[in-house]
Amino acid sequence: MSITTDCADCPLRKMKLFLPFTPEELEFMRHFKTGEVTVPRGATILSQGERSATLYTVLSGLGTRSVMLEDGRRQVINFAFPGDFLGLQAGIMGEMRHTVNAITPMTLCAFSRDRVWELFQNQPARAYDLTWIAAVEEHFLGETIVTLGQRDATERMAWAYVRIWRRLSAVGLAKNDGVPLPFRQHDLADALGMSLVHTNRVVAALRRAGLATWSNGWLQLHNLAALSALAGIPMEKEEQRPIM
Amino acid sequence: MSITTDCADCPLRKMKLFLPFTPEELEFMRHFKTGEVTVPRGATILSQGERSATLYTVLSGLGTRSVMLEDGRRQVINFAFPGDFLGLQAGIMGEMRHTVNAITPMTLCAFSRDRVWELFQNQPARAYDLTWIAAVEEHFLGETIVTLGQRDATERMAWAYVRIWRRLSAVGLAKNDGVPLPFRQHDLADALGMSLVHTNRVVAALRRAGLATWSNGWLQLHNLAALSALAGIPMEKEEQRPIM
DNA sequence: CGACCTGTTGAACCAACTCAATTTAGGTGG
DNA sequence: CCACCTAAATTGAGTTGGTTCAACAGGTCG
Repeated sequence: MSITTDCADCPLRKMKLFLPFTPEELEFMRHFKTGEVTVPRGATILSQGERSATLYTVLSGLGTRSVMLEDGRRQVINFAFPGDFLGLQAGIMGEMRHTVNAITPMTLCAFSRDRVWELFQNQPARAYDLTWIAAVEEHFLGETIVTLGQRDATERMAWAYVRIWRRLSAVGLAKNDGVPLPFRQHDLADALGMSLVHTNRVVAALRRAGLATWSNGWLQLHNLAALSALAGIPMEKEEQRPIM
Repeated sequence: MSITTDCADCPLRKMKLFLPFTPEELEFMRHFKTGEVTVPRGATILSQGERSATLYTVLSGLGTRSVMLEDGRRQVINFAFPGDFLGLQAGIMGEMRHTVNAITPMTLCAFSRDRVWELFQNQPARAYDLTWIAAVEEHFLGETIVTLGQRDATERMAWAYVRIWRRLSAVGLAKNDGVPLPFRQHDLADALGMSLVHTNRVVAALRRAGLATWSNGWLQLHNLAALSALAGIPMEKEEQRPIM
């Protein structure tokens, strides 16, 4: 908990993906934040069933949110990107319904679950933002359901590429026509409901088609328009959202 | 808008599925509610892309929340049951990302989008509940993703049966070992990401196996334990949630 | 160096899909 | 009250997208 980022200097908050704070909100958040946590690659940040006393906002690093079934099958519900809020379920409903793992080392802003209520009592604008964050999450999960329910393997992969690429670009991680994508093919397979083998073949097919290259933890999209069309993603402008 | 239900007499709120109101909350909601709407079978309640000025809580009737793709494919994201809140996305994010349709005639409590902010300013407990509702929804969408991503057709159908049966039972719609299920097989197919033909075969298989009978708009589960096991649904107690 | 993790490729198989036709159940008009 | 019409449910048959099984290559690390 040594050296922590002062919210005033938060590099994320300044990105245009996120809504700005008012000075009052900034001041409040500086005290609402209880500390900063750094976890290594592979760490479990929140566990299914756990009543975590701490909630987080991702400052840096990437992770997965997943559910394990009894028989060993795993579904990756979503990824955790910088700016994402982790633990709403623990904070509001009591216990987590999925597990959050760090895929890379991650830095997290920590908040106390017990003080969430304080937010609703004293900071209506921040409480509103928390609900907004939940609504945005709900929207993305709905999109994922559409993808798993209606799209074939190639469309799914294109969809995942474009979604990930957009999001990572929006938080400033794009460099020379690419973004870091440190997940294993296995993770994408579990996120898209496909077998590992088939995931590998689709990745290869998109590469051979000249649409996208994903190798050595780096994703390059060579034809964003074609991929977006394939994925059925409209060219909507990137909307702003709140950040905790 | 003629005769509307006074929140004090709301039949839903008294069900043990939902958390009780305090007297103050009750009083507030009586004025927060702007009216009641009845829509016929087939009506569109909220449309994808719409910035609806009205938000709803389902008082009675069943509906679907779905997304249409350009090429005509449709994914049913979720169903709308009595007690569900409709329009959070319009209320918080601006516009709806999916469409809500009435499958049966529905009665809806109406709220004004413009007064949502009032909730956050003056009724922190109710604002908290709204976030809770969003978190619960998020949880269910996550479960759906798990089902679409990992389970085969039979497991999916069993999962849908048990989920629907539990929810409708919890709002008092069960009669003699069954619940009303007025959806078409087509709706279930679009919800589970399966073809209509295959959905039909799975329905028939579950019937022949003596596990569940769904016909004439009525669903009977003959072996809840076996279906739950097949669906991978733990026998967790039905948890309480807030209602708007 | 050996063990392990991740990615890659071939081959056989099957769950679910598409196409197509038929039955059933309501609903309407003469 | 019956003939007709349409929406929904069913069933058969052939096809296929994606799976499973299995083997192997390249890197990394103790």
